[in-house]
Formats: sequence, C-alpha cells, structure tokens
Amino acid sequence: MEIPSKFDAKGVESKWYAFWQENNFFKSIPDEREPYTIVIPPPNVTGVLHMGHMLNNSLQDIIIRRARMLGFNACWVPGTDHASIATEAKVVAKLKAEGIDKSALTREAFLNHAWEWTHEYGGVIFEQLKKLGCSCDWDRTKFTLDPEMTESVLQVFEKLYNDGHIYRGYRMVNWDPEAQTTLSDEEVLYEEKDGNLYHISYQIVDSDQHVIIATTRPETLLGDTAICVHPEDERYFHLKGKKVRVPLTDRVIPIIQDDYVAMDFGTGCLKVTPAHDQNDKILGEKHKLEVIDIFNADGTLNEHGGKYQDLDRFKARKIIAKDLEAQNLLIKKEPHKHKVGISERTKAVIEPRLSDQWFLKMKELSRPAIDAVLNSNDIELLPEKFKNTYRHWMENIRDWNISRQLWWGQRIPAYYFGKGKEDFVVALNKDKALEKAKEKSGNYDLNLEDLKQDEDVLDTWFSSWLWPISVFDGIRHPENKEIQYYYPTQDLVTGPDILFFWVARMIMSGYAFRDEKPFSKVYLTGLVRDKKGRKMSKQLGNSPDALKLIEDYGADAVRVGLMLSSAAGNDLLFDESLCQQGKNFANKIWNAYRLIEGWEIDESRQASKASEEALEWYENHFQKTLAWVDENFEKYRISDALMSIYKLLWDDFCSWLLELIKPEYGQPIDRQSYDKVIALFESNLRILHPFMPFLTEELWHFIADRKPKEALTVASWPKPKNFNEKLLANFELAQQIIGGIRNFRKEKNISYKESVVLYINTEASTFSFESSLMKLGGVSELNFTAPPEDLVGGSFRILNLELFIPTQAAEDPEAEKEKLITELNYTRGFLASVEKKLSNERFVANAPEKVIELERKKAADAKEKISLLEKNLESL
RNA sequence: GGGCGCUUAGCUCAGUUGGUUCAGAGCACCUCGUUUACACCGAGGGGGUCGGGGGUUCGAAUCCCUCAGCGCCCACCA
Repeated sequence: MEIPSKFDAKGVESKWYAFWQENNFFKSIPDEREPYTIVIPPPNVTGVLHMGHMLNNSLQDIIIRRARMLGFNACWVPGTDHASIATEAKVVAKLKAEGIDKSALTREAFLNHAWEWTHEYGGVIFEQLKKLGCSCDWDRTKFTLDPEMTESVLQVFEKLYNDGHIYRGYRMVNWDPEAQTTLSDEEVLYEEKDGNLYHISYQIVDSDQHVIIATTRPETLLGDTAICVHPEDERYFHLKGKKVRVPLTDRVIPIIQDDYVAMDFGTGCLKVTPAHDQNDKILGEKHKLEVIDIFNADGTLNEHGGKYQDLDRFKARKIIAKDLEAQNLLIKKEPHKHKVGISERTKAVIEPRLSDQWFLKMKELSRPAIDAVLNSNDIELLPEKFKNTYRHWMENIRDWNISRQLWWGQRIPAYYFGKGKEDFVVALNKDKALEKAKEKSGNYDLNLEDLKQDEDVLDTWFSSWLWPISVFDGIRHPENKEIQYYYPTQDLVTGPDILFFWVARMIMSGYAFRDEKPFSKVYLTGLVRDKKGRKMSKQLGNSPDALKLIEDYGADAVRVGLMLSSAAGNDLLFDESLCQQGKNFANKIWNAYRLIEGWEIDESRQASKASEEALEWYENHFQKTLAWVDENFEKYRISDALMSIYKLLWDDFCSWLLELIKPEYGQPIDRQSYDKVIALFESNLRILHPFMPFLTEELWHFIADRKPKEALTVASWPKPKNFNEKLLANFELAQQIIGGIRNFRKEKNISYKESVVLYINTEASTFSFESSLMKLGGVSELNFTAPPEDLVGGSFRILNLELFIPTQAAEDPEAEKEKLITELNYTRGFLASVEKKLSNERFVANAPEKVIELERKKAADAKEKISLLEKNLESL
C-alpha cells in the first residue's frame, strides 16, 4: 500500500474512531476474562472539555487501552454529573438573559428549562472525549439524574435515615446569598481580604460610661444580643451584671463573661451575634441568648434592620459606619487583614446563617475508609503524599450537610404531615410516605394532599459518592451480575482538589453499601497550570482551547504533549510547545515507516552482517525497554513509560537500527531483514498504541494486509522475554566508539563521505558489532592492533581503548599535547581520589566488598589509562 | 496559628534501600550538515558547588538539625 507523504491526523482520527466504534471494540460485557474497570469522574453535564479533562482522560485512556491489550475485559464507564449548583446557576443566568426571573417560575417550569438545557448541551463533552480518542464503552453512559440513578440515591437516603445516620438539624451553615443555597464547608474558599476593624462604643445603661468593642462587621450589631468579656479581664470588672444599649437601636443587651474571649485581641470586648457567627452561636446557646437574624436570603437586611431594611449587607456596613461616626460612636477604624469565606461557585461572600438542614453523620462511615487507606492499604493513593492530607481530613471529619436550597437535583424524600418538628416521614415516594405518615401520626384520615415534600434537593456529591456502585446498578440490585463482575473497580484517576468531596466519600459509600472498596488505586493528577504557574481558569483566560489544540496538532500529539510532563500529583505547567513536540514525534514515526516502505525487496539477497547484528541488538534492546515500560506502568509512572518509548523509537529505532539496516543507495533490501524490521516496528506500534492510538492504528494497517475486523486496538501487548545484557553492553561500546569517530571527524574536519581506517588496541575476540561500527563510523578498514609507529594521524580514547585514525596531515603536535595533558591531569586527579579512598582504613573496613571491588577496578583502569597517555605524550 | 510537601542545567522534571564516572533526561541553546524517511531532520557540543549553613558517616543530591523562599491542606480569634 502506498503511504501518503504526510500524516493527516484529522482524517485518520475520525476514520479510526468510527471503525473502533462500529466494531464495538470498547464495549464490555461480563465474560470469563478478568475485568479491568475504570469509572470516569463524571464531568458536569453541560461542561465543555478543558485542559484538566484532557489530562485526566488521556491518562485513563492510556491505562484502559493497555489493560485491554493485556487481555483484560476492559471497561471504562462514561457519564456526566448534574452538578446541581453549577448547572442551576447557568440556567438561572440564561433565563435572566431572556428576562425571566427564577422566582417567577414554578419549580416544574424551572426544571423543564433545566432539562432543556441539559438535553441541548449534555453530551457535548462526550463528543469531545471521542475526539481525544477515549475508549469508553459508550453504551454504558450514565447521568447522575437518570431515573434509576435517582432511585438509587433515594434508596440510600432512606436507608441511612432509617439507620439513624441522617438527621435534621437547625445549624449554622454556609449561606451563599447569590445562589441562595447552603454550601458545604468544602465548597467555601477562604481568601485573605483587606477589611477594617471597627471600634464601636456601646453606652452602658444608666451610666455615662461606654465600653468599646472591636468588630469587622459593624452591620451585624443590629443582631447583637450580648457583649462579652473575659471573666478575668480586670479592665472590665466593673461591667459585671451591667447592660448596654445597642447603638442605632433602642435595644438593651446584657454584658456576659466567657473565657472564650481573647483578652489581647481588639479591645478584649466582643459583641455577640448568635445568628451570624458560628462562635457567637455557641456562646449564645451557652448563655441562653436571644437570636436575631437580620438578613434576608439574598443578603439584604430584613425587618430587624430597622431603617436599614432592604439594604445590601455591604452597603449597610458603610452606611452604619457613617451613622456611627456621626454619633461619635465610631471610635476608630483600622485596616485589618482577615480571611473571608467565598463561594466556590458564585464567588459571593459567604454568610453564616442558621437554618434547618439535613445532615449525614460521618464518624462511623469514615472508620472503614480510614482503615482501607491508612492501615490495610486496601486502597492506594498515588502519590503517597496525599495519605497525610487524607488522614487529617478523615480524622477531623464533620457531619455532612447534604441539603441544598436548589431545584436542580434529587429532591429530598421527606414528607411533612404536620406542623411539629418531628412531623415528617422519609419514603421513596409519596404513596409510601402516606402509609408511613398515617402510622406515625396515628391519623388514618390523612391523604396525599396533606403531605408536603421537603423543598430542598440533595447535594450533588450525594449522588456521585455512589458512582462506582450506581453505574452498575448495585444499589437497587446488589446481587446483579454486572456489579458482581465489575466491582470493585481498578483505578480512579482524578484531581486532588476533589479528594474529600468525592474520593473519600466514594470510599465510605463503598464500604457502607457493598462492604468493599470501590477501587484499588487512586491516581491523583496535578492541576494544569499555565507556563507562569498560574492555575488555568476561565477568569484568567489562560486556558488554551482544548479542541483547538486537537485541531492544530492532532489528538495523539496533544496526548503526548500532556503526558510528557505530568508526573502523578505534580502540577503540570502546560506549554503548547509540548504538543508541537508530540506532533514532531508523530511525524518522525510516520517517516520511519515511509523509509522502510520505500525499500525494494530482493528475495535472493543475503542479509548484511551489520543488518543482522543490528536486528539482534534491537530485539534485545526492545525487550529491555519493554520491561522498563511495564515496570513504570505498574508504578503509574506514565510519563516515564512514554519517555522511554519515545527514546526507543526516535533514537534507537530510527537513528541506530534503521541507519544500520538501510541498504546502500538504490540497492534493495533482503527479505529476512525486511520482515524482521517490520515485525519490530509492529511491536513498537503496540507499546505506543495506548499513548498515540490513531497514528499507530493507521500505520498498523499500512504495514500488513489486515482482515476487516482486525485492529491494533484489540491486539495484544507484547509479552516480555529475556534479553542479553552482555550483548547490549557490547553494542553500547560500539555506539560510543562511533560517537568518538564522529567527534574526531568533526574536529579534524573529515567529511562523513570520506571513509577512515581505524586502529583499536584490543583483542578482536573481545569485540563484537564490528560491521555496525564500520557502517555508521564510515570505517573502511578496522585493525585490532596498535598503529604502526610512523603512521601519521590522531588518537582518542573510549574507556580504556586507544583508538587511532590515520590522517593526511599530521596533527598539530602542540594542540595534541595540550589535549593529552588535560586528559592526563584529569585521570591522575581521579586516580588520586580513588586511591585516597582505598587507603582509608575505615573505608576498607566498613564499605561492602562490592563497593571496594569497584573502587579497585577504577584504580586499575585509571592506572592503565595513565600509562597509555604517558606513552602517547612521550612519542610526540 | 497547626500540619504536610517542594527547592537538582535556561525551562519542565527523574534520581528507588546513602556506594558503579552519579550529577541525569526531554525541551531549549551553540556549531556543523542541501547523505537518496523526516529541516516537524541528522551529527557533534556547551551547561548545575543538587536553595544557604551546620551535623552524622569511610562515603550525602539522598539521613538529621537550622535558616531562607515557594506551594498545598486544616483551623472560629471577633
């Protein structure tokens, strides 16, 4: 088959992806083979492919493709996440742009819009993953809001509730006034902000005296229900039992004492706002203080705000500060840096807020998950450093707030039938709820209209934590064939940023609902950063368009580019030039085959000696590399595996093997060499395939006639064989000598076209690869003797070999002398250091025999070389 | 404030239990090359006191202490 002169990545990619799919190569059904399973970290349903996905999914694809070639029943399950808050925010924004306000819609109407949006954009990312070459079993595609997934989630909720793990609590939660929902602690980012510390004067009731408190949030004084000092603070002894008037209001609040207060911070006097601060809430409970919530859900002040009602909290802060100042109650305002909680999604400043929420107790669930990762090693985290982070989080785990004040998601299956705090039941559907409600209330006249379902939905992670189980329907049908076959899965590849959100929780759910780990290894990738080390983000606009990269360089090249610089867990500074490197590599391989393909085969011709030698060497060298590649794969050192294949192909295959077996210009090649080199090239393609699936598949079909359903994708990974180390060492020596000759040529300005005569002062019998040496060194005559005394030429040394090449003009003796002296001095210095070591009694006494032996050999070799150099110097 | 980790060539990083000439790789750089696959190329080459200081050891990039810089995680100091 005639091969095109250029590798057309685009055409090739679509052709082979379609071919793979038509032949169901990625499809997996349980059979007698051992499974190898990966579940995809589900991207947001309306998301588009970004660099993080590219890195992550390239890795998964490389691992799963190799597993497939190794003969496992490889199954990569794709899917998407409904991402409740993120998606809902997008839909709200879209509707707003159309002039529709979410609050004007019914829940049902809003959900219709959300589904519409999901159907329009959901799945876009799948097409993008296909462009990358991802070999997912697309027939298994799941979505976390699929009816059966939702059913699983509700079942789990019910079970946890019945078992007493889920409870309803009036708690201080992180409130996002923008999205108007609760966030879990993990969804809150803390940023250092420049704020002010306001010193505000509170007048003591029935007195002219004042007391000064310090706060960063003066607007919350409207919700103050006490001020608090340390009981041992002498400055405030006189305040005991007194009351103060809250500025700008006519409320009177008590002064309480608690050793929680830090005497050395601010004025040592604290205002207590139980509704708007976690600690104040604790203080409030302890001292039975009134709770005054001054905010609306959107962060504006409510009726408790008095004349400030309806003002936004930040506006209110400014105005209140001004008003205080006007009344001389603002003593001072000093700049103060402090951490402020920010919503991960909306970037709004978090408001601590008291509300009714659903919680999942975590302590008990976390126990087996701690054990699996930290004690039994049932689950491995790669790189290991994340174990520490994991331990820290798991040991300090807090209850999980699983309710969200959103519409997009699984609605909490709790149904209220009365006004009391406990007047609710948890059930899978309304009918079942009614039965339970009748029983619980003892009121058998209840009907469906009397039941009101909880308005909240579940946190997105409450569905994704079940992912490795639910994609195989293992919640609803724990005994089904699929879950029994595929679970536990093998690898999870994801970013460390969701180690707690997702990974830890999956581990917990695995043990909770299947009594078994969800996966054996967690490969945590680094974050993709730009060249300057900044995290890639939309806001910075520093993220390259993933699809454009594929367009420009080809999917294989982009994959290689990403892999070349991504050690597990290390952040990866992405630079487009890496893709160029990948593209160059593809080009190199493509052209290597063009060279082979261009040779004419002469059946009667015998293989040359150089060709035979080289092929034998490469066979051995390939095996050595394969062993190394396999080892790296076992350790999940994917970039190292790729780098060794890269060097194998570029340097060893192209620069050495092909150059050695290349026939003279215009000459044909013998059949034996041709077949062998094709076979070796084919092996190369096999081990490269997981990294560059398209290019290798294309070439694999070029190098031989294939049956209609044959593909490299389902070919086998080469089985490692023994290799001859001695032979490899001998070839390496020949390579070094060739390098020496080339260097000599360059120094002496001897053209590569001009052949040379070479003298080597060693026994011919100790040497192999003469033909290779002669071919690539351009050596016409090889003598294993010292050169005749009177021969004009130059010499150089490789290890302890003295090599001599006759030249027409004698070398400048001075320059030669200089060189020899430099070399001699270096070797003498080296010998001195070795001998010093050897004459050190303690070294000889303590070091292992092997090390001493080596030092002795070094010394002997150095001596030999020195005498050689001295002799040369004399003869000049 | 607590915990963890990092610092090796211009850049990105390897360096497995301390011991082979261990100071490496890829890229970048420099020189030479219109050799019949590839200039998306070939051949050759330069480049680092392993962040600073101290210690342990016969021997340290590797172990310990300390200082400096950077990063991450956790934490309620208003």
